[in-house]
Amino acid sequence: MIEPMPIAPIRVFNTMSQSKEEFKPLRASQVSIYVCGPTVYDFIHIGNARTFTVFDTVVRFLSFVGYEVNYVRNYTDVDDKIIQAAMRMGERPLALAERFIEAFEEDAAHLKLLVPRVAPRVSMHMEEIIEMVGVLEAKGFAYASGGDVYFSVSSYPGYAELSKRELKEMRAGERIAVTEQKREPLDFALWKAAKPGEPSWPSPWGPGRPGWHIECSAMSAKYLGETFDIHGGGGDLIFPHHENELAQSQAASGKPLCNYWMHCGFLDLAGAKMSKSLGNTIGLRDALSRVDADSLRFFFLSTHYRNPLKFSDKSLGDAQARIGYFYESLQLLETLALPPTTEEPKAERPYLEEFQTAMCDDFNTASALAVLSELFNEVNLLGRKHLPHKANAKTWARLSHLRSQAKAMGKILGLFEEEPSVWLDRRKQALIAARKVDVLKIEELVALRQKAREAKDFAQADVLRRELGELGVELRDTPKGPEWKLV
RNA sequence: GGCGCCAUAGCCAAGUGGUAAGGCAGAGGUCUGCAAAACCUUUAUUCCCCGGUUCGAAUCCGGGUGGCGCCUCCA
Repeated sequence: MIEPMPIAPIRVFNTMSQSKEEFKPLRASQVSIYVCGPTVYDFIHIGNARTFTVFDTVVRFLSFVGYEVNYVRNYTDVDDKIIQAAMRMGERPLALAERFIEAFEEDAAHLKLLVPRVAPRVSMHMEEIIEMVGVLEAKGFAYASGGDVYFSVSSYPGYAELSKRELKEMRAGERIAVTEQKREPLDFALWKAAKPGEPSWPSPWGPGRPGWHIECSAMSAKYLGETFDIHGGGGDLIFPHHENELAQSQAASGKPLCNYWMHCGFLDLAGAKMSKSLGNTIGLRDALSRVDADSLRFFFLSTHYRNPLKFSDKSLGDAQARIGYFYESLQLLETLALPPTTEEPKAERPYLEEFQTAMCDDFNTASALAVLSELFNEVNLLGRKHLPHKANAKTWARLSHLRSQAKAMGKILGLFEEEPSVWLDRRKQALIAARKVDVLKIEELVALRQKAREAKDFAQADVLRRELGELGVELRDTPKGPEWKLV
C-alpha cells in the first residue's frame, strides 16, 4: 500500500498537550480512532450530532488522503439512565437500549454519518470488561468492596493529567459522591453490585454490572489494541470519563492509551450549553425535519470544531440557503453537460489543494468552507458568463475540473451526495408542504403572467407577479421559460 | 474555591509575529421589458480595555473587563 501523502503535515490539537501536534499514526498507512458514542436511553440531540459529524468528517478526511481508518464508535447500552428510563417505560432496559440504537442508526444514516467499522455494545463485552477489572484488582489499582469494585485513584500517579486538575482542589464530598464503600472520594466504580430488578451479569465479585468508564477501556483495547491513535468525544467527557478511562487502561496495560485526544466544542442554545440535564435540547430528528442533512452538516462545520457553536434558526436558515446555492451551482454544471476532458488548465487556482491545506490544520472546516465558496464563485462566473455557446475548450476543461474538485470536497464534508435536481426539488416540495400553498393556483398565475408577457402586456404581467409575491413565490424567467420557487 | 476556553465589521466566522479569508445583511453596478438568480464593486487604518516585548502584534507577555465551560449525568 502506498503511504498517504496529505498536501501538508496534518496537525491535530491534542487535549493532553493543549497544543497542535503533527499527526503521526502508529502505522504508516493506517489510523485507529475511538469515539465515545451515545448512551442509548433517548433520541440524540443536535449537540450530540455535532460531535459525531465532526469526527465523521475527520474520518472522511483521513480516508481521503489515503489512510485506512479503523473507526470504532461504541454504544453504551448498560447504564443508570437506561435503567431509570426503562423503569419509567415499564420496559426491559436492554430492550429499550435496542430501540434507541435502532433509532440512532436511522438518524445517523439520515445525517450521512459513515458506519464505523465496529460499533460495539457494552452488553456484549462483559467478558472483556470483567477481565480488565480483574487485572486492575490483581495489579493493585482496584479494590473490591461490598460487591462493588473501585479504581483507587491514589494508586495511579498520573491521574488528572488530561483534565489538568489539582486533586486536592477538587471539592470532595461537595460534588463528588462519597459512599460507604469507597476508600477515597475520587475513587470511581469499575463494577457495581446488582440491585434488585436491574440487569446484572455474574462476576468474581458477585452479580453486577460495569461502571461507566471501564467499557470504553475494554472495548477500545479489544478492537484497536492497547495503544491507538486518536481518541475523540465531546468536551464534557474530558472529566471524569476520559480521565478515568485513561487511568484504567494505562494502569492495566502499562502502555499509553492513545496518542491524540480530540474534543469537540459544545452546541449552545440561548447562551447555554445544550444538554439533557438542562432540558434545553433540540432533537436531531426535529432539526432534520426542518432542514436537510447537508444544511445541518454545513451548519455544524461552519465553525472550528473546538469552538462553541451557537444554535439559532437564522444560522440554520443561512446554512440551508448556502447549500441551496451550492446545489444550484452544481445543477448548472450538470446542465452544461461538460464533455470529458484531459486538458489540465494550468496556473489556475488550486482550490482542492487549498481546501486540504485548511483541513490539515487541525481540521479547519470553517477555512475549508471558505475555499469551497470561492470555487463555486468561479463556477458561476465561468458557467453563466460563458453560457453556453461562448465557452471554449479551455473553459469547458476548467468547469469540468471545478466540478470534480467540488465533488471531492463534498465527499470529505459529507455533502453533495445527492443529484442537484433531486435536492432542489425536495426542498421545493418541502416548502410547498410547509406553507400549504396551492400549486395549481400558482402555476395558473405563472402561466397567465407568461401569456401577458408574450403579449407585451407588462403592466398586467407585473400585477400578476406581485400577486404571486404575496403568496411567497419568487419568479425567475429563464431561456426555458419561467421558473418559480418559494422564498 | 480549583482548572480551562473565548472576546475580530450590523450579524456568523477564519486568521498564533509581517500588515485583516469566507458567508449573511446593506449600498452601487452588469444582465433583464421590469425582476429574480448569477456576477462585479463597495462595507473593520483595525481585531474588548490598559500596559509591555519587538523593526513590526489581532497574533507573544502582564494586568483588567465581559461571556462560557468542566469540577455531578452529559457529545
